[in-house]
Amino acid sequence: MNQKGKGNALGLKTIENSILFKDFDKESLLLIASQFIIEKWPAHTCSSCYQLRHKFHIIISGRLKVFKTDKRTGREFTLFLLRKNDFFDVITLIEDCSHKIYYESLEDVKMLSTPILIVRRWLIKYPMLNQRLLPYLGKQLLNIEEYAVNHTLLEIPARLASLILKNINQESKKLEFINDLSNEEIANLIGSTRAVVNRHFQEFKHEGILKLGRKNMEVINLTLLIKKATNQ
Amino acid sequence: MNQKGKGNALGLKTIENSILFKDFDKESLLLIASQFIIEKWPAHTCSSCYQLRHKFHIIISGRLKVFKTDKRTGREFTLFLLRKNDFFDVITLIEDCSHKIYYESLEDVKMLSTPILIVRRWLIKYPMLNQRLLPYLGKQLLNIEEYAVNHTLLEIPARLASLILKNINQESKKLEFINDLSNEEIANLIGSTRAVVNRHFQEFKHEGILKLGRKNMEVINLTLLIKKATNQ
DNA sequence: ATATTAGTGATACTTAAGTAGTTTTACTTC
DNA sequence: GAAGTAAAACTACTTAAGTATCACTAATAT
Repeated sequence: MNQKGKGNALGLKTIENSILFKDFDKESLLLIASQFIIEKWPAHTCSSCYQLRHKFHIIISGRLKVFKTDKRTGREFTLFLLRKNDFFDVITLIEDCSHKIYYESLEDVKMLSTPILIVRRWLIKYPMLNQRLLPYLGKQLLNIEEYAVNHTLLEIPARLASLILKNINQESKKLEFINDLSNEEIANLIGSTRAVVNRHFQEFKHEGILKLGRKNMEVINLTLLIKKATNQ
Repeated sequence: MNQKGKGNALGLKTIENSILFKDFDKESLLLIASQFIIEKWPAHTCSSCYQLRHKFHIIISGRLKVFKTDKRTGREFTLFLLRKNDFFDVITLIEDCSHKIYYESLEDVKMLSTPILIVRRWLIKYPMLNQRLLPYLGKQLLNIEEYAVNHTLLEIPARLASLILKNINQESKKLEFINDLSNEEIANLIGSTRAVVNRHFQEFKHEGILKLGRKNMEVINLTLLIKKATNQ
């Protein structure tokens, strides 16, 4: 499952492109890259924050779901869908406080990993790193804030529409990244349940907004979708 | 409404106690403090992020509500209740991205303020500041995350109970900080409405969990309250 | 080819939450 | 002490969301 990353070209390339280390001098980059190993999670590998509390990861490819569960009802709630160049867990990195969450790979996920203590040492050695972490954390804060606001002020059709809009590629105007998720996973993303999400998807279909396939969605009428999202 | 803070003892004391500047050398502290002015907001002063986008504030006393509104329904949603030693807006500080929110003082609020450009300059001059901001931002992230999870997985009685539990003083075992809020403000904190909150407060009262007064609450049965919060 | 499974579509039902409106209470101020 | 006001308490109603269940279909495995 793991392999040495020393001198690994893929590892170095990932480090260079990470917003964390971008523009570091070549020497530091090599040094940093040498501390990471490549780790591969097969599809649907699940892991708890507890198991990962001493490690820091940067995703190379594949999607990783960060989620919470309610033991009582069995319901799941996806906080983030991490992708290429995302890293985790930042909260565990900046303080030992417990961030009680789970991780699951949606498909085969390749990532770099290193002991969190090493990254903490880097935070001291390269003060710039703190500066790089801030905007990333800020964006995560805004993300969850948006979720919280939507969940509080909007009903499910609007939340569904917003989620889809957020994942439409600006250039191609095509739905990406979440277009191949099951109703179940979509429900986890907006904090609802499969049946309810499907009910509204059917409505969207009948209104000519979406084209639905098995683990595949397409937006047909963008204008109507925007109306849904803004409750008009 | 404003007054010069140069050499102001209150200002210096606030700066010294702020987690941002704690343990800075005396000289820097004086320099930093001299750049702040004291600003007083009477109770129920309201301000938009747009109006404050060039300023950075540290609260000296009083509570400040940070909230979003839904124009369509008029509903309000409180993201944070800031207090002594909190500062805002951190998001605006770390990048110019738009953080579209409103602020309202719940009572007379005294704060220090300075142009945000000056703080950005400090972030470069004192790299330590970036390091201090990280845990603060991390805590805010965890706060909203908790809100999001609660809103998604718990029903209103459990959310109400959690809110109350979070504001019980560990030593005195007394409810603090939110005990004098109206039902309306409590509703904004858990993302619900006044009538619904009141309905459940009545239940809590009849079950002997709470004692209710006008803008005043007391916890009578902590054990039962914990049961409510955990849905048992 | 058949069996198995995961994902989707659809129906009926339950319930918590939201909404609207009125009444009562407690505090303020004149 | 009376009048006015804002918060809280109560009632009745509506509705969206959740739950349970089953049928159907496409993909995969045997």
